[in-house]
Amino acid sequence: MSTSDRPITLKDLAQRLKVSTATVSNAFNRPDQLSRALREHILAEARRLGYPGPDARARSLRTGQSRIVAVVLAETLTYSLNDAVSSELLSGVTEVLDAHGHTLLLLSGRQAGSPRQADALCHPGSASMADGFIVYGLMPGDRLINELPAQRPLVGVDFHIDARPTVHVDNEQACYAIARHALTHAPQRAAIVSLRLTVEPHTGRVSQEQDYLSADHTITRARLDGFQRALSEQGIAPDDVPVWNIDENVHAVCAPVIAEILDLPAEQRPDLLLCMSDRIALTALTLAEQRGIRVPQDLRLTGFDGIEEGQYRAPRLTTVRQNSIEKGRVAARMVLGLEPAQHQRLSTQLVLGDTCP
Amino acid sequence: MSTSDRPITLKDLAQRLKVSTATVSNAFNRPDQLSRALREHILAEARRLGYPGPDARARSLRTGQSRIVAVVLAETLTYSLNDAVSSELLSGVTEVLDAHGHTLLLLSGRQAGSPRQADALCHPGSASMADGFIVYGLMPGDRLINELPAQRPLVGVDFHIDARPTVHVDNEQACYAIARHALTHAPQRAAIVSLRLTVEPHTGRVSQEQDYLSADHTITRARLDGFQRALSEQGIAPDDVPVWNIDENVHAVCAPVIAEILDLPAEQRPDLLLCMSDRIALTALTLAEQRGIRVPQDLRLTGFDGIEEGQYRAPRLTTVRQNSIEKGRVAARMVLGLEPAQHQRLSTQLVLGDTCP
DNA sequence: CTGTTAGCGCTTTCAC
DNA sequence: GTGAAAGCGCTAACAG
Repeated sequence: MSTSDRPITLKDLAQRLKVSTATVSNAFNRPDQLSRALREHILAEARRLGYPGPDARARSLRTGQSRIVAVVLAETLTYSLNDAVSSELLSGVTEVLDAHGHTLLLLSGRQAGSPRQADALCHPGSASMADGFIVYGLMPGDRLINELPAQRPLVGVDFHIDARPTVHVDNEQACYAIARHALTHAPQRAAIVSLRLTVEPHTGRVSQEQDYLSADHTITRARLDGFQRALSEQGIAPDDVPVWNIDENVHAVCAPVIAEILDLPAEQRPDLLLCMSDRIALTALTLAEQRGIRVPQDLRLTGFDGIEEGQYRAPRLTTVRQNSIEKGRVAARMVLGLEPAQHQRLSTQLVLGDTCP
Repeated sequence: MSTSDRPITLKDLAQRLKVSTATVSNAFNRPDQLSRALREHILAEARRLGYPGPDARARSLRTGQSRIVAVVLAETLTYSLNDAVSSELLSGVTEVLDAHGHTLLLLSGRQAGSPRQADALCHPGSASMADGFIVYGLMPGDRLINELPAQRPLVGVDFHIDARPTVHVDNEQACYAIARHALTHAPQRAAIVSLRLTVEPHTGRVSQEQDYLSADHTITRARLDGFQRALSEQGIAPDDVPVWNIDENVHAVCAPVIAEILDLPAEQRPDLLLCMSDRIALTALTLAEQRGIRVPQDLRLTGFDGIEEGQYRAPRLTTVRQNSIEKGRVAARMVLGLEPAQHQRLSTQLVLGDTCP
């Protein structure tokens, strides 16, 4: 019961206990610097008086460490929190942070409702709170990264940044592998359903004139290259394989595009869909079922990501499993300095489900 | 190009520009306190010299505000990030925080792998960073809440806390309503599949002897009460309706329990399953399909939550839609002081899908 | 409109 | 093992 409702400080506590502030501080931070008995006495009194321990704000100013790591997401937080892949990444990050006494701050390069390109942090202020940064899926060359304190560790995930360590999978190779598998049984008409491939936002069929993002920096372009390499190898000219683009990896955006594809006249409708995400493939699967199109007999489907939802339903998705949890773990360990900060490429596995046996 | 790689400070900047620190500070924080020209000059020079703006740690110590709001989750972060309902809540929270220049810090009352009850914050240290707290789904009477700075705003979601505002839905009423709907077509054998209902962790069929959590504090118990009220009203003795309990709302935990139920001899197998979550109901739906049990002809199913995944597949889930995004918004607005901090009860909607028409 | 100054609460040398 | 004192970088009075 303090007479004022001002929060109790370490100094207050020291005065009441007739010890110096250094001793109280040591009681909390450096047990070896004082007698066991005194330490326990101080901790007990602190609890009794309702002192919650050293204030994180003051401590972080003094020590220069906040024990906070920020994950900067290219997408809106709303999207990222509801997307299985981003969620897995965050799970991996938090697992490592938790284990090392750090906590997670979520930042977004993109406000809900603002244009697609993320070119500035929404709230640069609180960013300087963090001890380090994990940047997930940004467009290259963004100002965003420059707004972050340059001295602190930063790890990129799923995109390329110069002069900073990144964590990747080999998207080109993985897509080559799954397309190669799919093409062992030659399709009548293949099609590609891509994720955010064009420079200008665009959802629907892509024409030859549209500019694609460059393969060096974006995973979707690398995936397309993998698909097309496999197609060429099987003697199918990539230009003969139509590409549809989907700008946001959510059911509501996927469904109309998929519907457009499935509702093509029978002689134009693809019998193989190479999809750049499981979300897209699952949407295709659901819509195909609703139309009585049999999978895989009438339509074969491949996904990408290996999310749970695609594996515990029937038919199971044929897809590429990328371990996003592990990506998060690796990125977090690099940021915390627990492993050398260098480019890392994680492996993927081909998952042979029922949608493209 | 500073000669040292020590981060540049506001004071450094002021010295180089031959103005006082106050002026630089004002340039960033109080545009009206200096001439437009001077302000722009300062900002331009700051950018040129690589000064990223006032340090958040120092600023937060000085002002007492970090512009960070913490969400404290009862479950592990891994679970919460992958669960549709928690994700929606977080979406609602971030939407409001973003719009008001705040950021989100994620805390968990529970470490991965530690026992079920959350009784202490995993990292109390960084908690005191936050300006306010949203606590989601904790067990009552927990020490956890007492470890948070008492002076700062705190809002509870989906559970009851004394002397603090909370955001709720009326679980009892909602479950009464959906069960009542389900029972208009009298079942041969109803069963309830519950979520974390027992005091002791337990997954599987619940016997009469096991202790349930109290209805005052936990939503699962309130949901059970709602189901049972409807059953009684239809002349079915609640004790005749078996209850299975599931301790974690994920497919891997649900599946074996559901399999056990569906694999009962035909004359014992329920033809109505009242499930406490959509995750449970969706698992039941998938497993039923795999066994050739027709839904709703052979088995009717109801869920709870109204997650997307249950609505864009066929058959669509019959469920109760609770707007978790809105819960998050309301909680965030209360924490920020944008609306009066008081108990709020949000409405739910009965969603009549195909699994229990 | 601009500059001076006193801390915010804490950690950490450094003497004792 | 313990205490006195110097700031960490910034903001908000206040005086000019």
